[in-house]
Amino acid sequence: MSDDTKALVRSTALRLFRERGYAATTMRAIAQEAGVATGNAYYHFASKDHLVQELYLDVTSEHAVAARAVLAQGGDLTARLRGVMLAGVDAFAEYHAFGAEFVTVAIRPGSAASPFSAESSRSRELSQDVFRELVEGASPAVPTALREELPDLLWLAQLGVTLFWVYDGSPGQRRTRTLVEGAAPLIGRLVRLSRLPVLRGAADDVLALVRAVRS
Amino acid sequence: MSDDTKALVRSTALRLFRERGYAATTMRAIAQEAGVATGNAYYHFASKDHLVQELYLDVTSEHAVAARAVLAQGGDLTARLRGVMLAGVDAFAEYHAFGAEFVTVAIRPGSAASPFSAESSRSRELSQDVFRELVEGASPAVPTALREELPDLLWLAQLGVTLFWVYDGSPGQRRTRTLVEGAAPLIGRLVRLSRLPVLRGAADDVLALVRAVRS
DNA sequence: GAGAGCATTTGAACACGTTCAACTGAACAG
DNA sequence: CTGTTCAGTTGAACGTGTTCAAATGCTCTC
Repeated sequence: MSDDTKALVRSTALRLFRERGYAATTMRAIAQEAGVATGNAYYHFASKDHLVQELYLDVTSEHAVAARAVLAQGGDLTARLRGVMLAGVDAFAEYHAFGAEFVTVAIRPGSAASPFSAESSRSRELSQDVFRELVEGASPAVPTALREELPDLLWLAQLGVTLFWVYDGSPGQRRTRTLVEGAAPLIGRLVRLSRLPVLRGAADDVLALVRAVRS
Repeated sequence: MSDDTKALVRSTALRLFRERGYAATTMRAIAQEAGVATGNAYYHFASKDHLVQELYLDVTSEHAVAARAVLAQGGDLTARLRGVMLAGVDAFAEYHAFGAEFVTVAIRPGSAASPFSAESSRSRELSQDVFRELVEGASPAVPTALREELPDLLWLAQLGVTLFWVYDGSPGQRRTRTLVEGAAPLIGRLVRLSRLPVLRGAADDVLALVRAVRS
């Protein structure tokens, strides 16, 4: 049946990606391992990138589950941000050897696997929801002025951390963890300070800039 | 002669890149247009990425010249940052149609064209020197505490702006210009505020983080 | 049951980046 | 002049992602 074939190709591809990485997993190998013709894989998935996108969906879901466990414990913005981002580093750790390849695929603007693409809207929204929950459930509460834009900014920050992670050759991605450990309290502090008169103007400018750039 | 052949392949490749973009410029087309065999191009350039790196070197040099003209006019940090970054947007504008492809190539960690690769050290240092000059020549002077790390941070910011630019589909890259126009005074203001007691701690944390993450 | 229409499947074919064994020709040694 | 060496050059060959005309099967209609 068609649905079975599609699921089979999908799971075979994901297994091979995990075992061999992106480049070493050829479409011919996926098809052969799944016991179908090469062209059949293309009938179900428009390109190799679309199969990678399926992998991202898997990993993102995994991260979302781990992140919600962290968020369930409450805490202030710093603790929650730190926990969610470290959970991300853990969730991605398995793929670090091939991370470079995969991010390369993801960053190509036309790619289905791009975090901004229409095809990856599901995993993007899954991830953005986590950051929205992170901000809304923080205690003490995040200043109302920031509450609307901050989730998306933190989601972007997570993309930045991921990009850093790709280039991080240190054992166990220690440098990325150091970055998160340092950046989380820094962001927490700046958010708190944003209420102060001296910083109020700068904070407003940041928000105005975000909105201007969006439209 | 060998040097002539190399120069011919190089200039042919750059011309075709400018005319057709990355993907549509095949190694066969470069070789044919240059009147040599395909393998000959590979004798002189290890890969297609290495030819792209030559294009980056060209564009970076062009930007460095424009940036120095801006810096020669003096000004404070905000004005200089704004000028240099807008000069960057102008220098890259010609390639925006294909920018996505080229940045894709550049971001691949193993790639010769990566801004962090050994192969692109020349264009990287060329670019980093501009930001060092930007900071050192600013008047009023940048706080000494920041003077060492700021150039590299601004260079990274420029990479971030470039990444944004790639995804910017607005006419004339208006959104990227808006981003620069907004971010430059914001950065200028934060650098000024960094001397204030309230922010002194946060500024120190940023510097400590940068240094911790570096090593 | 026969046939028509459509979803599914096949594998050969295409153009690509890259590799490589073989060839060329100039420079130099004896 | 002959032989040797080797940087420079050639074009066929390899494996890749992707496409496509053709074959196959499934489902509904009459």
